[in-house]
Amino acid sequence: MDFSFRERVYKIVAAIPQGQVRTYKQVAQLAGNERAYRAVGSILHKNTNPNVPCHRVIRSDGTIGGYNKGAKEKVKILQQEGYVP
DNA sequence: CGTATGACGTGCA
DNA sequence: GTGCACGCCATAC
Repeated sequence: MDFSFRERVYKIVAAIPQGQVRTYKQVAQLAGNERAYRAVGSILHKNTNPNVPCHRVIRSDGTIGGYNKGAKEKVKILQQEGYVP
């Protein structure tokens, strides 16, 4: 099995319940390297897998960050899912 | 194999 | 409160 860092990130992100969000740092730590948050962003940026709700991953500051389809779309989806800080 | 990149995080002015 | 610069890791080319 290709349990590379990327595979773990996908699995972790896919495990995020609707209405909840995770920070890049948190995902990186769960993936095995808390300092790999930079890689997590790069991986998710290249990820276009619909099975992975990458829009539920935000920055540690609580800001949205970015999204493949556009950060605005990301915020929109989060609000629709019930994410209201 | 080596270089360049990026959806980050933190610190300092 | 805002903006700039550095450092860090994995991936892609």
